[in-house]
Parts: sequence; C-alpha cells; structure tokens
Amino acid sequence: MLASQSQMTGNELGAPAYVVLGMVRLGARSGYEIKRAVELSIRFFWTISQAQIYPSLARLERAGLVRGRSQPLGRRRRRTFAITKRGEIALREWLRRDRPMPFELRDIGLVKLFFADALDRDEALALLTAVKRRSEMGIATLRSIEPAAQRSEQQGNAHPLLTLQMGIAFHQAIIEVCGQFEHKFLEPGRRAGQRLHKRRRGTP
Amino acid sequence: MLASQSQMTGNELGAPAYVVLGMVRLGARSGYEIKRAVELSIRFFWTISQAQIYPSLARLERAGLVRGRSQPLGRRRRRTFAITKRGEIALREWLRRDRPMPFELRDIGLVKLFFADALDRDEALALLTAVKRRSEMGIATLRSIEPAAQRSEQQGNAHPLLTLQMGIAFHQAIIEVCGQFEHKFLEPGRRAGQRLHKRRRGTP
DNA sequence: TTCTCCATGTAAGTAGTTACATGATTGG
DNA sequence: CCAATCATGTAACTACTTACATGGAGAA
Repeated sequence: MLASQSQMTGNELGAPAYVVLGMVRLGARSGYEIKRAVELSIRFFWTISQAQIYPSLARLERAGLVRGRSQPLGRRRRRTFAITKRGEIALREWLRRDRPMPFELRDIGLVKLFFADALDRDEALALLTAVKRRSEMGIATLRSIEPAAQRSEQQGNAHPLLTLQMGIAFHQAIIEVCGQFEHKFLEPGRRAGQRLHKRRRGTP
Repeated sequence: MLASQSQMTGNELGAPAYVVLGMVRLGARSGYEIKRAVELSIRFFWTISQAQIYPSLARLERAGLVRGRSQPLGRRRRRTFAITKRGEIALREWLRRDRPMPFELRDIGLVKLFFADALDRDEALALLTAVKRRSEMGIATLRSIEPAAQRSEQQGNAHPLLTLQMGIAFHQAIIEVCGQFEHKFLEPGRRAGQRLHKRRRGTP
C-alpha cells in the first residue's frame, strides 16, 4: 500500500475501512452493495476488492462503528450493516484529520509515456494515442454516472458530484496536453528540440 | 499492488523493474542515482522505495538486461549499471505492449472530499482548501523541475517534458474545479441542492 | 438447463512499505 | 566533530490481489 495512506499503528483503522464506513453511511448495506457503490462512485480514484470489504466490515463492527444484523433475502443469507453514532463520529474525525495527504498517483500509462523516447516516432505516437483514448473512455464512464451524482446532490450530498467533475476535468487535461504534443509533432516545421531519439534528421 | 499493473506470471518482470531499467537507460547508474532520478522526474505518477531498487537491479542483471560493475568512489563502495542491448530491446518491448492500462489513481484526498457531506459546512470547506493547496504546492514542485525537463528535451528526450506538463495541467484542473465549487458555496443565493448535511436552513 | 446476478467467504501469494543497520565522504 | 549526503542492504510487516469455493434467485 502507499505508505502515507494509512500509517497504521496499533489497532487504528486504515483508509479502506473508512471507505467502507463512508459507504455504509451513504446507504450501502451489504458487502455486495458496498462493492457496487464503490464501482459506481469513487472507482476513479479508489478501488477496493471484494476480499477486503468483509474483513473491513468485521473490524468496523468489532470497533463498534457499524452494527450488523442478519437479513436474509428469501433463503439467501445476507448481513446488513448500519453506521452507529460512534461510527459517525469516527468518520468525521477521520475526515477532519489533516495529516499530510500527499498526492500519490501510480499510473503505468504515464510511466510508459515518460520513457517513450526509447521508441520510434510512430510507436511513441501510438502510445500517446492510447493514453488519450483511455482518458476519452474515462470521461465517457464518468458521464454515465453523472445523473446518479446529480440525484445525490439533490438529496444533500453535493460532494460526489464535485469529485466526479474533478475526474472529468482531469481526463480533459490529459487529452488536451496529448493533443498539443501530437500537434507539435505532426507539425511539418519541427525545430531542434523536437527531434526524436534515433530518427534520421532528414525524415519528413 | 494494483492488480492490472503487473500481471506477473512465472518470472516476468514487474513494472518497478522496468522503471528501474528505464532510468538506467536515461543515465542513472547507481541505485542511489535511480532513486534520485525517480524523485526528480516521475514521482508525480510513480514512486519507488529504495528497498525495491536494489532487488530490481539484481533481477535485471540476472535477466541480462543491465550489466553491473563495481565502481567505488574512493573507499566508498558502489555498483554502477548500464543497460545492455537485450535491455534496450526488452524496454521497448514493454513500452509497446498494449495490454490494457486502466487508469488507477488512489488518492485519499479525493476520497475524503467525496465523503465531505458528512462534515459541517466550514469543515468541508477547509478540506476543499487543503486539497486545493496541495495541488498548488504540486504545481510549484513541478515548475521547479521544469528546467531539467527542458534540458532533456534539447537532448532528444521530449517525453519527460510532456508528462511534466500533464502533471501541471492535472493539478490546475483540480484547482479550477475546487474554485468553482467554493464559489457555488460562498455565493449568497444558494439553491436547494446546495444545502449541506445537518445545517440549519436559516444559516447565512 | 444454464446463465447472470446476488452474496459471502477463504487461501495463497505478491508487492510494497517502514525501520533499521552500516559505513564512507564532504562541507561547515 | 557533526551533520548531511552518498551508498547499499536486510528484516519484519501490511495491504492488497487473484483465484477459488459455495450457493440461492430469477430470467431466458
């Protein structure tokens, strides 16, 4: 895990547990619903695997931050959870903690782009296009969940829409910078600094 | 680790090893220099801990992708590495591989912002400000390494500057969206959807 | 029937971290 | 001499993942 994101000492809860707690607060009841909620909302900047959710719920319950009860659907077993008062307090306390939250992104796409000078001109261009396309798809996905975020804004939760817009702006920024770079490249009158690794100077 | 970033089966190298390889290619010789290079360039979208670098170098050497030799500085021991032909080929091959590279960001700042409706109005605003400030600082850092990226552009490596500009654009997007949201909030004539959790309706 | 969705869980493994240990060199 | 920097490495640990196992419910 990224170091600065949990700093777990003793029996403090890590970020994933608070994510689960926050989702329970927003109305996700079962582990499965939590998974779905994450996929429909924060998956742009946070993912969680199913195998993490159930242990997190168990830890939250032991800490008294959620209360679970068995609520089978028909004969299908099912545990539902609700946030407790202590849970509300703990969540707010976590949100307020202003320990440094360094911006830590881990993206192979950008890493590859960084090293792309090792490639031939057209290969580098293909990589650039792939990164661009990825962001275009990202925007499409985010747009598709926009209505849900707008509904939740109407119900007093304005911040999901905020983070959604951030995601969109984010990808737009990537697309824009890619576009500028592409342009600079395909421009017929290239200048000195724009020569790529290993290309014959005379190539049009 | 984020799943889709390595998919290691058998004895394939993971992304961190290729990052090390790429840095060696760009002229970082010792483990220490690699660490510094990462901090001065891709740390915006990739970090690597020192404890990872030396084992990675060892694996790369075993695979014949780098060649190491002992080059002490005075009495201080030191191993330097250079990329081999096979290493060049392997790096390019990795850069070309177009297995899906899903955009995966893990950012607690944005997670907290997403859940900020659980906070009081001013607390939420403070969080927003913190996220904004963080990006302002991010931009300042990136600007400070811009000259180095420009130098490397002159030497035929244009992509480091590209990814740097992406980082800047990225943070600018965050700042902009934060600003818009703040504005919407501080606006005297708030509308229905903008009411925050648990606030008395009449509060100015 | 078979497929997909709902639902919960375990097992085994990897990646990655922090913390520590060591020691030479350079500059104030 | 002391602090910062250069330099390499190990030990212990956590977070997180994939893969698997199980099974009910509803639809085609």
